[in-house]
This record gives sequence, structure tokens and C-alpha cells, in this order.
Amino acid sequence: MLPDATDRKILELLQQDSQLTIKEIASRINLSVTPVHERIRKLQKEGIIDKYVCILNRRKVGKALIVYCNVTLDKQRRESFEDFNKAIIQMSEVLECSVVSGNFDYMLKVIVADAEAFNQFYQHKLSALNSVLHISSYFVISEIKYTTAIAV
Amino acid sequence: MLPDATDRKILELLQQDSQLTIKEIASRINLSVTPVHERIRKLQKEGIIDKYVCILNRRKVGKALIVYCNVTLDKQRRESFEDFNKAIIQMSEVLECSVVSGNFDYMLKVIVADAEAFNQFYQHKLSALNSVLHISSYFVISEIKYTTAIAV
DNA sequence: GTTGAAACCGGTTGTCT
DNA sequence: AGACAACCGGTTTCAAC
Repeated sequence: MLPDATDRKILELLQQDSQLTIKEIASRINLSVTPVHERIRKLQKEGIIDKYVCILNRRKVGKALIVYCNVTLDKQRRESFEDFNKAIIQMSEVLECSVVSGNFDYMLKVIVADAEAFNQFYQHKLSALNSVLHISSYFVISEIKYTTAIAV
Repeated sequence: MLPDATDRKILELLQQDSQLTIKEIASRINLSVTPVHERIRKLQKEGIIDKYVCILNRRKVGKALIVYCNVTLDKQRRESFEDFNKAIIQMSEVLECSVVSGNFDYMLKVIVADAEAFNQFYQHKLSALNSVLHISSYFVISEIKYTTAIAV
């Protein structure tokens, strides 16, 4: 079942603040508690709501530096992609990794303490992978926007 | 106050699942409810925990396509950066936007329904901005990893 | 979908060690 | 700082409309 307008309002609110009480959500969308509760339960059961998490202030946990990496693999090696994927999933510095179209293979978002920590990651973990042929790194100077909320 | 080893365990758990009860967290780290409750309260007050959100399954809400965009601005215009920042923050398709070092100015993560929706966004919203000089787009073919959890 | 009620359970607080 | 116990409020389920 696709989310209707009411479901979308609920999703919008929960994507901003998942600690809102059902009572509070109900009052904001002019409904009573029962249907709101029922809708949230359904959205969870159907997997539209995937999970609930907390978002940390990355500076306050000592992760001040974000680096985007464009990675090109060595296509000669048959297993390159599989090997690379498995390795990347294990690396806690990598928050996002996608195969992309264009003149390189992967786009990575890496988060580390500082430039020296990135150097360690780059030298000993990322470029140490056999499958990697080339890496271009883009250091984030200023984060303008970061949200996990999808417009529904 | 910096988070100690116990705080880090709590943060790790809450970043995976913020619906865990304090009782459950307490039992997993071999503590009673009181100190866990007290530590979470402090982590929130200090802003180390920024917020609680729900994460949606983007495919199930009809946002199947992610595109990364490298944007170069027209440096001739003095107000380019400010104008661009303000405009981007308003665009719900843009989940992430950062100023980066290198041969372009911004890295964007855009999420839309499909290629046609991206075309609409590209033509009428992003490239419509006066400050924009050049855009390179990279379509995501396969998402290997996506997490909001920072290793602490 | 609404209201109201009841049971349950987790968050919250205070006290004691 | 952690353990224990009591209270309060929200969640959850149910019945009736």
C-alpha cells in the first residue's frame, strides 16, 4: 500500500524528530492518537520506515574531516568489484559508497578526525586494496547541508 | 566532557537503533538503568547526540535515483557562494551539499524518483541558478553502503 | 476515523550505598 | 558513580460509536 497524504505528513515529522510522541504528531495533523499509531505501525511493518537512529554531531566526537573519493578499479582483475565491495563495507571510515556512471567507478564519502587520519586511511586501507587503480580525493571545506530526510 | 568508553558503546548502539530501551542498553553493556539514563541525558545536553530521526527505505517512497553533482560557480559574481548556498538549502532533492577543494566548488548528493525527475531538477532548478557555471553529474548505479553511524 | 478506558511498560526521579 | 524502588506518562490494545 502506498503512503497517502496523511502518511507522508507523519513520515515528514518522524524524519525530523523520531522522539515526537504519538500524541504530539496527532495534534499537529489534527487526528486522534489511534489512527496515527496504526499508521506508524503499518509504515514500520511494510519497511517504508527502515529504522530509527540517532545522529551525532561529528565535530563533537572528533570527526572534523569529510573527504569524497572517486575510485577507479583495475578492470583486468575479474574479482575486483566483489573484493572492493566487501572491503569497503568493513571500513568504518566509509559512510557511503556507490557505484557510479562516468569516468570513475566508485564515489565514497569518508569521515575521519583530520588530514593525518585521512592520510593513514588512504595509504594503509584504501589504496592498499589490490583492486584499486586510481583515487581522486576532495576534501570538504564547508558543509552547507546535511540531511537524512527524504521529501515524500 | 569527552565521551569515555562506556559513552562510546552507548553511542554505537543508539546510532544503530535509537528505539533500544535503556534497560536493553544497560544489559548489553553490563550496567544498571540509572547510569545509562544519566549518560544519555548528558550526551543529549552536550549536543554530542544531535537528534533522533527515522530512516526511510528510499525505494519504497519512490526515490530510486541518487545523483552526485560536481558544481562550479561563476567566480566573477561576488555574491555567487551566498546565493548558491541559500538556494541549495531550500531544495528538498539535495540531501548533502559541501564546498570542496579541487577543480570544482561543490559536491552535491541529489535524490529523485528517476532520470526524468533528475532532468527536471537539473534543467529548472540547479542549472537555472545564475551563480552556476558548470555541473558534472554522476548517476548511482548501485549503492554499496549507506550509514549515518560514525565510529566513535 | 473518533472517543474513552484499561493494562503495560519504559522513562524519570529520589534515595541509598 | 551505580543500584533499587516508586511514580508518571506514553504506548498499546480493546470496545463501542
